[in-house]
Amino acid sequence: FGFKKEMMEKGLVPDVFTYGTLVNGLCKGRRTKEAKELVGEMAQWGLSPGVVVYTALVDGFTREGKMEEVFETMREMEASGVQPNKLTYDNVIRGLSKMGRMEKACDLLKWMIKMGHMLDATSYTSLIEGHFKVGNKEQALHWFGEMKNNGVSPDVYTYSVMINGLCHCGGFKQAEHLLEEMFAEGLKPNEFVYSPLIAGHCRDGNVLLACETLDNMTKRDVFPDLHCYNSLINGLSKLGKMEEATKYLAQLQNRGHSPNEFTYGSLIHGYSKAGDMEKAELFFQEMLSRGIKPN
RNA sequence: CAUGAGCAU
Repeated sequence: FGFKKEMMEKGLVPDVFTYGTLVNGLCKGRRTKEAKELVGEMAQWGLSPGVVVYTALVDGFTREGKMEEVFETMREMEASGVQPNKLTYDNVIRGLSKMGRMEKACDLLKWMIKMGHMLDATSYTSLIEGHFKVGNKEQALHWFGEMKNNGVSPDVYTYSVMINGLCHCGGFKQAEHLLEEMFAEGLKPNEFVYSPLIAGHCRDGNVLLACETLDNMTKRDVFPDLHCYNSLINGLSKLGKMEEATKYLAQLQNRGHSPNEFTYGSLIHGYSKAGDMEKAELFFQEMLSRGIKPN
């Protein structure tokens, strides 16, 4: 934004791309209020926002869950004769799904198909995630099947959402099955796929399987990131297996990660629950000394 | 110049 000022001082005129970049930056930083004002300002330069700028704005509002603003933006687009495209609608689907308005989200997706939009995994994945969010495993599975029927191949994002969703409703068996399916499809599972499995097995009380999962990913050349370790340490802490938990704490540090507030939160709760307040206090102090804020 | 995924209380 300093550059924008500088540009104007040098008499350079911002173009649609300048605004596009700025609007996008603001939207990513949860500053849609300012983004909207910026869009309003474009007219002063004789510029009118196109699909890209509007879509960035829609994206920003969906991130913040402001569906009313989304619809208002859509109306504004229509009023100024700008045609929304697939990306715009994808964002609306994601917004509706995030808000749990699944009937609307499904209707929109069906409508997109009818209108001949080429849907991809992104469109379906948002919808599937929404169904899991409202606890509707059946619909999630239904749309997972539907995307395949329509010739759209699930990608790593889709599988991570499916596996995460299934692990949250006790579908560990199906989750493991999908992991196999990924290999069969030639997809390489990443941290986003393994982490929910680890967390899920822990929640299930099956820490052994969780540890095995972490070891397996290492064997498959996927390096467990902090999320994976946190999931495991959290599971172990809840079961009071603090020796194991600290073992993985050491491993994570050996592999170049630094514990964060989640890691410490799990350890502190684990030790407190086990009645070892000294250790809990020790980790709390360590956390503070590393400049991590308690929450 | 613009879209999707995982961690504690």
